[in-house]
Amino acid sequence: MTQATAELRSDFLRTIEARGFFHQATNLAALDTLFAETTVTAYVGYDATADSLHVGNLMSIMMLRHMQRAGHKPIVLMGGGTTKVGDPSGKDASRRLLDDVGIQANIDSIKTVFSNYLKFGDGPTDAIMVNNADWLDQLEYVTFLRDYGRHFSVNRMLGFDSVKLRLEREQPLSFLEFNYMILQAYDFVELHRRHGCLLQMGGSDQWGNIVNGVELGRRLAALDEDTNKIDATGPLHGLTCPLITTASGAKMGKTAEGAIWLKATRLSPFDYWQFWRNTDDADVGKFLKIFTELPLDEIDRIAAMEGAEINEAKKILANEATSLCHGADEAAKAAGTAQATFEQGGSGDALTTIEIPRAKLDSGLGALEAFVTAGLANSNGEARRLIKGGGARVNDLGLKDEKAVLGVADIDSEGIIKLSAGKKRHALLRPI
RNA sequence: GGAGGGGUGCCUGAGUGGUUAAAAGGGGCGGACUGUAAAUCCGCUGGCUAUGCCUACGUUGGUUCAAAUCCAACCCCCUCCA
Repeated sequence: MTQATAELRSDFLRTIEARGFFHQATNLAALDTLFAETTVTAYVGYDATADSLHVGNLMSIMMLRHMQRAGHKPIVLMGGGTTKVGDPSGKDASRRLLDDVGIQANIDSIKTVFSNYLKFGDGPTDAIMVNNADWLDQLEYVTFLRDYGRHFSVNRMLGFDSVKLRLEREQPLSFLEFNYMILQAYDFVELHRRHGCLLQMGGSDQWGNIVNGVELGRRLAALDEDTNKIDATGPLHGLTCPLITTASGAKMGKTAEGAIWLKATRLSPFDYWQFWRNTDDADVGKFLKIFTELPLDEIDRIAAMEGAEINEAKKILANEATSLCHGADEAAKAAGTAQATFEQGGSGDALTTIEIPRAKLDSGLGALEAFVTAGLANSNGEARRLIKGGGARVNDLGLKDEKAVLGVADIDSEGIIKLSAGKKRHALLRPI
């Protein structure tokens, strides 16, 4: 699928290809011409189930960013309409259904995340954010079936991987879920009508859905040229990026703790920085290309580092990725705290800081409670195990006694108490 | 509709009346080794006001001194037949 692309003309596709974003396209040559000769409007769709996106979405966000920088117009499509139904994909059946207010709050919040990566506005290449609830909520079932349902062949739909895999593995597939690809295809057509959108991008797992949208556009155009602009502006296109996994095979951006969020209220800039700092050696070059905007020749130089030296490359990766997401100031702060914490055994103010009433300390704060309060343990039992296992430290001194009590004497010269769980997890208690 | 199999802790998956907070593996956390990496090795891995108490083996009820284990009904999933 991944064609040789040495002869690409457009800046955007050349960039995408060289940096490892390209997986497959519906018609690469035509798309290249489009990007080389016109201002293209393209979109990527996102869930509205949470108030933030996470690193798993970042690759496509970076694609939109590259596109805008190359002089094209990105559309961020929020799946507000589909969120209301609840996304049935994935194993866990338990999904919370959100109401309009909750969804809108999520969308607003996600827009603040995007505004770190894209410039929104009314200009020709300014990004816009749209919500598919704007048209999906209006749909009338029978009308929709008649006008659009006729263009979908169930025979073909059964052949798409997303469906086929489920059927082969004999996993249940609800009719609702089966309809997702139709709604998604319709989104594409609707975005074309409303915004002249010609391209849908996404992860390779979206290929089938994207192709469906392209096909739907083609069928509609063939059917009625008068009511569709599609014929006049050319066919719709699809472009996917590979699903990125870490060298150890895990899905990118998911840890047991949860997703690596792009919003500071969900994951501190320091922890975000640390996430990148702890990248697997084997992933450093790949990540630099995808998640930073450093020039490729510089990346080649940086990623060529070996042994302990590659830590410097990881710091660059962390700095760049954090700068994009949280700004250069936060990145520098995180880097400073990381250096103070890991290289000098001290602490820094970007560490999680919990304020506690001074009176608590005066009367003595149990070590177990302290670790739970600091968020370093989820329960007293977990804190106890941490201490028993030798992983707990107070002000960098090992804590062996689970019955220990912290008091004012433990406040250091900075006016804080540093708690550590293992070598990487730290938190500060600040009496007030 | 008929016949059979199954629903166990974060996941996979043993267990088929008491010694079972439930084998094993995975995951996670901690330790050792390192480079805040990988790999490897070791320990821990339900909660609590804690020599006890509570919660937990699909749901509800029952048998029993005692149930994840037996019985009944119900819900859900799978296989085969129609």
